[in-house]
Parts: sequence; C-alpha cells; structure tokens
Amino acid sequence: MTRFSREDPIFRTERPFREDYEPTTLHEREDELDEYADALNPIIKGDPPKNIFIYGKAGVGKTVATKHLLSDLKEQADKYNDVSLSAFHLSCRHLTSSYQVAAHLINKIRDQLGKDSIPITGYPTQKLYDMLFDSMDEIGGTILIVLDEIDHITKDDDILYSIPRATANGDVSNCEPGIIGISNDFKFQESLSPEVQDTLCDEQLNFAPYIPSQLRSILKRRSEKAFFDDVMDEAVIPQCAAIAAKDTGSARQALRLLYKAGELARDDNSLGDTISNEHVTAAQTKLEQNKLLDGMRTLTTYGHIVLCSLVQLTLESKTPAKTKDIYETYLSISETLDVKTLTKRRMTDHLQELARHGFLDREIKNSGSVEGRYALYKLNVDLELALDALEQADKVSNLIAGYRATAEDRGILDTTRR
DNA sequence: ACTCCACAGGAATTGAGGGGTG
DNA sequence: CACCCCTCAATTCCTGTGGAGT
Repeated sequence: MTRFSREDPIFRTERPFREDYEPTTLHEREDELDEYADALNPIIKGDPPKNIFIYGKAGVGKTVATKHLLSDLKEQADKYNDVSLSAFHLSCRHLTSSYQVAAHLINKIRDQLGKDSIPITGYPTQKLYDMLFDSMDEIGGTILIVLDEIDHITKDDDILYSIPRATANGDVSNCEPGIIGISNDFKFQESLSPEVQDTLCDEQLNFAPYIPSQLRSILKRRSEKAFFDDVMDEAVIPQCAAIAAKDTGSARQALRLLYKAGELARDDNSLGDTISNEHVTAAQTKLEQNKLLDGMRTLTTYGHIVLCSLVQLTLESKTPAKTKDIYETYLSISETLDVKTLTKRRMTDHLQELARHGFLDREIKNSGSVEGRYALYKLNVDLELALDALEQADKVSNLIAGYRATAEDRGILDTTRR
C-alpha cells in the first residue's frame, strides 16, 4: 500500500500553473512589448542604453516581458561583435537600501565572473560602490541592470543616481550601464529625489491590468497544456477571469484560482468530478483564507501576542478596544508567557502593522476634550481563523486551547467545522 | 471662536547583531 | 584583538490633531 499514485483525473501536468513557469508567448502584451523593444533598441546599434521605468500592478507581465525581451536582445546582440551585452536581474523585494542593492548586485556580477560572493554587510558604503564599479568595468560593454520591485528600496535612492551617472562621473571607464526599474507602486517615482527622477526616467512604460478577455486567453492556453480534455465546465475560465479582472487584473491571481479549483476538483469529490463554478468559488475562499492564515502564522512573537490580546478582548466582548486597554491585556499575556514586554509606543506600531495586513480593523475616533483622540481596534478576520493561526505559533500556542473553550462556552465559535 | 483633552505618530537615539580591516 | 561600518527593532521624547464643550 502506498500513498503515491500517478493517477490524476484532472491534471495532465501541473507545470503550467507553477510560479516558475515561463510562458513562451505573450500575445496579450504585444503593444507593451513593441514599446519596450523600441526603448531597448539603441543597445543593438551600440548606443548607450536608456534608463527605463516600468509601471504596472502585480501579475500583469512586467517581469516576464522583461525576461523575454532581454533574452531576445542578448541573442541579437551576440550576432554583432561590436556589441557586448550583459544583463542582471535583481529582485529588490527584501532589499530596502542602496547599500543592500549594491551588495547583491556585486554578487550577481561576481557570480558571472566566476568569483566568490562577498558578505552583504560590513563594508563602508563608498568602498562597496568602488567594488561595484570595479566589477562592472571587469564585465565591460553594455550592462543592463534590472531592478525588480524597485519600490521596496525606501531608505535612500543613492544607487539609482550613482549607476546611471557612473560613466559621466568617471566611476567606470570600460562599460555603459543602464537601469531598468520595475515597480507596481505608481507613486514610487514621486518619492524619488528630483535628480534621480531626472536621470532615471528616460523612458516610461505602463503595463495596464489585464482585461477579462485577455485573462481568458491566458487561462485557456495554460489549461490546454495542464488539464486533460473535458475536465472543466465551460463557464470556469470566464469566471476565473472575471474574478481576477475585477480584483487585481493579475494573471497570477487568475492562474492561482484556476489551479486551486483544479486541485479541489481532484481531491474532493463532494462537488463533482469535473471542475465547476462551485470549485472556483470554493477555491477563491480557500485562497483568501490561506493568505490570511499564512500572514498571521508568520508574524513575530510580539505580533502574535498583540493578536492574542485582541482575540482575548474579543472573547471578553471588549472590542473595539482602545490602545490603552489593548496594552493592559498585552501586558498580562506577556507576563503569563514570561516574555519581555514592549513599550506602548512600540506595541501601537505592531497594532498598525496588523491593521495594514488586514488582520485588524483600525479606526481613529475623537471625542473632543472628554476623551481626546484615540484609535479603536477590532479583529477583522474570523475568530476561528485567528485561533488556527495562533495555534501554530510558538509561545502563544498554549493559550489557544483555553480560548477555544471560552469561545465554545459562549457559542462564538462555529463548532460544526472541526 | 476658542480651548483643551488624550492620544497618535514623527524624529532622534540607543543597543545588539550582522560583518569588515589591520 | 581593537576599532569601524551598516541594519533594524525598540525606546525616548515630544509635536500635532480634531472635535466636544465652553
């Protein structure tokens, strides 16, 4: 007896739905690709690269389009021996300062040069920049630096100024660098200093959200590869496309939805054995819950304790609660858990963090000279969901059984579910 | 129209932890 | 080893704010 099986009534292969799948064509982005290619074209003639800024919400093909065009461009450039092109793709998701970007960039370049990585901290800033320019000169030729999710760089924008100006400033002599910045925050550009805006935004491209018909054709193409024939109701793709278009216009979201619906159809026969609208609706709920659950689970211990405070206050019917009252609960929980307590100021930061993630609802109130100005917080997710998440968390997990019991006593939890 | 409350939240600072060089 | 650099959470200090009450 084994738990493994190759039998799968739905999926021929799951590959087209995986995050790392790279589609071979991008029919829905022809206009954008044309414009993008125009901006890159000077490189092929041996001219210095333009700096390009690409805007568009998550999942509208910015990164895929970039990878496609750059590999095509590289291929063409290789045909001319007077053009030497190197491109480096750096995701700035976890990088908040120019320093970190520079350090990671150096390692990308050193990797290509076959050199060992450098530590990503420790050096004085100027030294780091010198190392960056040195390795860029060593690579030589035209160097395109793709900074994906560039809006995560919030501390300073130094590097966005230094790299485009490197040639003019004599920092490099053997190469011509260009930056391609990719961002899903339309306001990011405004936050840049004027000098940077000036140097960096030679070309700007906008990737619009996908409209339903585009999402439908994307989904159709992928599902033909992934699914067996006739395992899906006709209305399924339009429904996934409609949901995603209304929400984010993101192909990623649409694909995830369809993927999840397929999984549900395979693993749970209660809704029938072909993918139907019910599966899509269930998939949507499931995905949303997973996202919240995951977000809550992966908070820091302090975040967990603050969330616990709100769970407890909810059980005591004391929400929405003022920061001051939450702080008292927070202190008592921290004491029982024997965890160091934070100041109120710091705890409010955690509260806001939770509110930003959508776990809490936050409202500013003002009662004049009677109560002054204050914030009210309440849980913004199902109590059960919060309990599920906290149960898997270090430190606070021991409290949850007690909370469950209280909740059950008060008939707050829907006990049919477990 | 003006006051005044109680807190939100910005700014500066600290301290611990990652690392470097000579 | 002594001394330096960058980062980030947390603390400390303090200014800003909006409307009920006068």
